[in-house]
Amino acid sequence: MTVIFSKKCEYGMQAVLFLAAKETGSVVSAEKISQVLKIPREFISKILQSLRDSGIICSTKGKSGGFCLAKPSSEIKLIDIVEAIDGLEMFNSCVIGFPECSPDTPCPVHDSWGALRTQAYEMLSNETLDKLKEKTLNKIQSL
Amino acid sequence: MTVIFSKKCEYGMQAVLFLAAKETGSVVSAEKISQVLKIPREFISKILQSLRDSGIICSTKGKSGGFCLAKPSSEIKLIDIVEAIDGLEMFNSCVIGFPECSPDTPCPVHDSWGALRTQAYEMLSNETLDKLKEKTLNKIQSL
DNA sequence: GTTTAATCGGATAAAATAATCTGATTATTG
DNA sequence: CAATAATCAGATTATTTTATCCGATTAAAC
Repeated sequence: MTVIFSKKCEYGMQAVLFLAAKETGSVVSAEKISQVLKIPREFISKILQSLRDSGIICSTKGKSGGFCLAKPSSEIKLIDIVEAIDGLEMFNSCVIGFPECSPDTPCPVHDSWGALRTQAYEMLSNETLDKLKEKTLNKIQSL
Repeated sequence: MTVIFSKKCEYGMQAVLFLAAKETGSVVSAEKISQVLKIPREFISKILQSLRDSGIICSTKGKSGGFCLAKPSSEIKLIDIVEAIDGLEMFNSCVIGFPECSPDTPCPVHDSWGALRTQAYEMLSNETLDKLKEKTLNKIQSL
């Protein structure tokens, strides 16, 4: 199998995009997120807890509690979620698995892959949640 | 964690690149490949067997047996190895894990990611083993 | 023909990732 | 203050991926 991001990371991005598509400051329960995005409830709970620890979202306990963004959606980038969950290692390690792939001892595809990886990083750094709001709403409706 | 290709696929690409860097038709044992590339012996054996089943390499049994390319290195592309081991699914599935991500019901990053993915596919389709021979030899020396 | 060095195939083990369970805590609401 | 609905934390289970073991087979070399 081939994976770009772990399931945790995929789910995390979906959930945060969902929160960003709601009105500012609105609180959503893990149960609701689980239902809308069809993610196992206990699993998304754990992911949301870790994103709270990373300062991307915050949580309130007790009845009518739930999760909401910790900052304006214009200040959260997709790469922040990737970094919080999967880390940025993939943007620095060899795509065909050679050790110490660097300009000094490059793997056979070091340059061509490096260019792509940089583009991917820039794309994820450029995409803030507010820019994606419309598209997120459309996608969620289709689920 | 984040992964592009599975370990199997990474190891498979390394091994086939190694074979392509040898003189045409030279036979290399799994043991030798394991030592040079520092891949667990039994693991790379299995991977080599599956690549033989896919017609990318061939094997000869018995003493002085081993593996060699099944065709000229100019006719083997990196994408062939990816396809044989991990499959091409990643070039067709949603990067943030939404179901049925398509032009009809695109995810929020469908277009921007799609462009990158196409570039990656083209890069892997463009890189034939013969083009990478020099660079492979250099990298192997550094291991 | 016997020894030796290799692949082959099937089963198993170990590690990492994904998912679930359970009981406790917290805060709102009536 | 009691009932309810939520998060929280730690343990456990399930699944997938990675890695290993072992006995059988094959063919070259002596």
